[in-house]
Amino acid sequence: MKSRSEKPRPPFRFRLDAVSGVPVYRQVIDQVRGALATGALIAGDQLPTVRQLAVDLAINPNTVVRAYRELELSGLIETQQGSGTFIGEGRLRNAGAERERQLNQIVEETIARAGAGGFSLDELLAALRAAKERVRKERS
Amino acid sequence: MKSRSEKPRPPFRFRLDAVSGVPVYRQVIDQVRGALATGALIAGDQLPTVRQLAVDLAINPNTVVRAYRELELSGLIETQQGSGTFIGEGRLRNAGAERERQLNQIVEETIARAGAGGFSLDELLAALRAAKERVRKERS
Amino acid sequence: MKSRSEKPRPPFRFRLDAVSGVPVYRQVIDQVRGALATGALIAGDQLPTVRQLAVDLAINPNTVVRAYRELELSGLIETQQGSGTFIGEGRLRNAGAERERQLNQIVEETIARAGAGGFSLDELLAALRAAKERVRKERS
Amino acid sequence: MKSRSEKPRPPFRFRLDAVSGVPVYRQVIDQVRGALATGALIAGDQLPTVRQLAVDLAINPNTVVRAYRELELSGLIETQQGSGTFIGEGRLRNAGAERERQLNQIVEETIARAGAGGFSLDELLAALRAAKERVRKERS
DNA sequence: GTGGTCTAGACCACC
DNA sequence: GTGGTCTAGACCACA
Repeated sequence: MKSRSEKPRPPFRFRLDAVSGVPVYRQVIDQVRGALATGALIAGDQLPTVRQLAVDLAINPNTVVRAYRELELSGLIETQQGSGTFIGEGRLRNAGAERERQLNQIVEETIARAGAGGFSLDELLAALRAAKERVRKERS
Repeated sequence: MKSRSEKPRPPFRFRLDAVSGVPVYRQVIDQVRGALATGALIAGDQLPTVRQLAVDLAINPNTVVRAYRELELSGLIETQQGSGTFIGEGRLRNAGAERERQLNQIVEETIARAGAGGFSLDELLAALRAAKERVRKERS
Repeated sequence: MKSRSEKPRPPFRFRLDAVSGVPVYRQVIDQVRGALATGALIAGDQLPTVRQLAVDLAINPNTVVRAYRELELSGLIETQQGSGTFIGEGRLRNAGAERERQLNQIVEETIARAGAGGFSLDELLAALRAAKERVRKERS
Repeated sequence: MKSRSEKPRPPFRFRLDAVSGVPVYRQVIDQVRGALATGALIAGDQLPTVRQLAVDLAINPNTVVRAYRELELSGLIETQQGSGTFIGEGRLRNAGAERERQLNQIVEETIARAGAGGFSLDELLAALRAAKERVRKERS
């Protein structure tokens, strides 16, 4: 069995998306799930404390508590009284499907925003490609 | 004046994602906006009637009313009491510079969202291309 | 940051005109807008809670919600989940020329409305002055 | 008793106010009442036919029918089968109060529009005075 | 038939 | 406690 403090990892960074319309506690949950899917978080990693995350995201601690509780109920994380909250020993089902759903949601909402602004899908694609090109150059 | 039924177009299909956590009325709004971006809906098209869409999506008519109203307030659609709801004719387009700035902001925020979710720029681009392809097929 | 209760202001009073034929939610919206013009409400002021205003006006809370939401969509107020609804800080003001054009349009349309109702410009001016006087008295 | 065709008067002109939020049939009613209050319409005057008014205002004949019916129910007008609709023999109660209510509504909505646009009551008053001055000069 | 307004009341998200 | 979403259903305005 792997010890929990075997290899300390850099803390996972949360980010809120104000324009998505998705409830805050839901975004926290989704990000933990997403991080599990990508491997950014693995079994044994410690999550930020409730208070710390509340400060970081400028939200109410109760909102964090709620998100953590829901994650714990679904078996993804484990709360160790007095020491913190940790990623559970595994078994994230359907990681791929969940990840795909999240990406799809981003894509659909982006297309919607473009439409509301009078932009076509093609214009959007072109702009995104241009952005990618910019990034590529900056790196070289 | 051009008649609205001059050239009947395939009706636009709405669909709901029950697990996304995004409010239903928001999903309806986003889909209309998205359809404007993809060209699935164009100026003059009639949207489903409030009652019809409510039946199709198995939701309350008031929820549809709310979505339509918000779309009207933002100038994207026009309602004509007693006859129906239509895509607006006169969505004034911004001038070039402002327009470009706006598109750029959408792109930047989308990249940020994707990054926060652990998706690469390439994954994002691929998903957007896939969405475009989907639209192309539906239209043919 | 300035505290919101630093200098308690007299609460803004809403009232309904049952015989006017104007929808209730519209009257609420117009009164908030009017209060902004008269200075009865200023940035940072808290509006009555949804439930309180519903009780005061003897209407359904949902009707208040609808009015507040429309005001928020137009950028005049800001809602903070769990704490209340406030007059927005950042109502960006238009530049001089555009601003003047806008005011002129309001004036022209008002004169036209008054004329259609058989009111002279002098009657209109007198009524507006009376409204201003009323505001002045309420404030003292 | 005054004969109805004794002295033919110029037809009364109706106008619709699209921005007021007041139902169309209600505006028709209000304008007849207002015209009675100002003397623009007097007992015996003929109103436009249902069809004519519907065409003039670009509204549905049923809407006119409804307005006329309501006016008839309140005893202000009389329908003469085959010859037209006429102002009744009088007794408009409370003409002054009704007229005042109408003017007040215009004033309140104008102040509201100004507030929504970020204008103060004083700015509005100044603009209206300027408009009056302009009119005065044009006439001299 | 269409959309518009309002009520009553449930349940959720957040402070 | 705050606001947010959704439902069910009544009644009105309009074509």
